[in-house]
Amino acid sequence: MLLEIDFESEEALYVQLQNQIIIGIATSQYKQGDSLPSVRQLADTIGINMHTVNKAYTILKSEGYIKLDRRKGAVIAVDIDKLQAMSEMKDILKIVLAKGSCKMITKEEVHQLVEEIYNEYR
Amino acid sequence: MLLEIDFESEEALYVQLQNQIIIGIATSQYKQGDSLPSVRQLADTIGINMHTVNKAYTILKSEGYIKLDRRKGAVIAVDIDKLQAMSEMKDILKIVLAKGSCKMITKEEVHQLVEEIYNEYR
DNA sequence: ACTACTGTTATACAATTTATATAACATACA
DNA sequence: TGTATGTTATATAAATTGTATAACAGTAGT
Repeated sequence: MLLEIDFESEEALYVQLQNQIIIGIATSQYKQGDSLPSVRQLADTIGINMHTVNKAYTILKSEGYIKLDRRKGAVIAVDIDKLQAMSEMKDILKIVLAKGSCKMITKEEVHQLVEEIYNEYR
Repeated sequence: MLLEIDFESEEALYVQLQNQIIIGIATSQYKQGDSLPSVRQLADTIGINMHTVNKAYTILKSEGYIKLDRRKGAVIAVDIDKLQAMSEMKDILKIVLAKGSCKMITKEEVHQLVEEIYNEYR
């Protein structure tokens, strides 16, 4: 899978990496058991430092998306903690929907957005 | 309205302020034309620096939630740029829903969350 | 045994962001 | 004339971000 980085973005590089990998899992481009490039390989491919990739991987591990193995490198291994995930999603939605509400985005329009996006995930 | 700040949070103080004010608008605790406390007043009340409040206000202004007036101070004045707002919401939802999808949160559960949250907004 | 590859850890550095601290300025208003 | 407003300028300390080298320990293949 292609991992693209926007160096002009205000988003931290390691956060962009995390997000792209998570979206890759959601879109089934990465499947359970698949290996990600090694920290050095990926850093070299993208043209960034090894530690930046390592930071992304380490956080992805701590958030239960991958496992790190000295043999196989980084392997997709999603750990399901649904309650935790729902709680985190709710916290973010509170502010995202508040912004939308202020800007006159209707509830129905939000539902439609969710449909559009979610239908591209599994 | 009570603006509470969590000093233990990893979220920047000025971001917490922004979010609370936006939620205040969405929940009609702040209405169009209402005045917010002055930067010095609010800083003093919360116990943080004037510039931290000023930064929150300045960004809220640039994002079209308030207007700043030397006479009246900070005044709620939501500028509706719906297309812009929809675009921003979509970008955030892409990653939020991807995370949810990985963690086996169903589309229906997302819709339900949206209902729960949105019903507390106007 | 040797080599090459993993993740892991340590240290150092520069740039940026966050938050604070003082100070001053221009405007508005009673 | 005070007092309040947002605004701007500087300076400082702490934390975050990204890079740079280097080394360590475990694994796999020859």
